[in-house]
Amino acid sequence: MEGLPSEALAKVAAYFQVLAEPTRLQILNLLRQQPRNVGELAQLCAFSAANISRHLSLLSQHGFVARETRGNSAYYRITDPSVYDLCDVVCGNIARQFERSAQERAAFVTPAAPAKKARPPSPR
Amino acid sequence: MEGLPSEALAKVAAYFQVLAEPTRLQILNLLRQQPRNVGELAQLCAFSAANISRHLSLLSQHGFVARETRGNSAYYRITDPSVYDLCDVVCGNIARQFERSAQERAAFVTPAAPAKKARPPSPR
DNA sequence: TGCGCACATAGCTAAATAGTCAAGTGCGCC
DNA sequence: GGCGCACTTGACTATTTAGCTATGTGCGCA
Repeated sequence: MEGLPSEALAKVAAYFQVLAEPTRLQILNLLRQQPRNVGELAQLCAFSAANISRHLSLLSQHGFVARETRGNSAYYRITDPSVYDLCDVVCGNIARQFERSAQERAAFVTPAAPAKKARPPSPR
Repeated sequence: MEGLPSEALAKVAAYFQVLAEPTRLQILNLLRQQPRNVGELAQLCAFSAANISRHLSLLSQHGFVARETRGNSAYYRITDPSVYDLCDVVCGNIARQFERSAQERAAFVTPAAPAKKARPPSPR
């Protein structure tokens, strides 16, 4: 993705934007196991069906999920499981960041002494 | 990332949010080649230095870049190149979506006849 | 045909944020 | 010390959007 024109950059950003929402990530997580309808997802997410329907619409527009109407309810399923790989990579990166900041903190609190608790409230 | 608690989901979403901005993606792209200072990046992105500084601050907070002050200017460099892999995966996904929608379109315009142009305005 | 359920959409509010300009801060240099 | 440059941060505006409620719309079923 070296020399992308600005439109392409915008598309990539839009893709990330879809994933930049906890509720949508939760929906994707729930759909991982099996297709579900709107009501189910709404209940599991503890949000209104209208809200979930909007999120599903967005996910569908960007090709993350597909809609299939069954009876008089709408079932959604994952179309591209590679999104989970993406999330896994991100989780790994976040974990690494945690490690790094933990190390930095350790360097502050225990320059050489082991097993010393964090500095108490300093009685002044 | 199967059964993440909602806080973890929020962290993942925040991570994606950082990448959900064309300007920040452009900055990351520019830093791919070499570290650069704020003024340079501002000029290359055609935005104010203040704006770029803000973006860099956010990228830094999330561990994407690191700041190094040299002389009286601030140089930023990539800390975790794996972000480029992430972007490459996304580009691949977007490309696949394009292919798919192209195929769908093709199914509409040429059911069986080859090299036929799109239906003319239908003289009625 | 008409009722009721499930989902989608319209309209609204509140919150987040990308951009701007202006003012503050820190460093090199005279 | 004092000037000037580079960067950061404060204050503001405009835009986007996640959530809500209320209102369509389409289907199964009596």
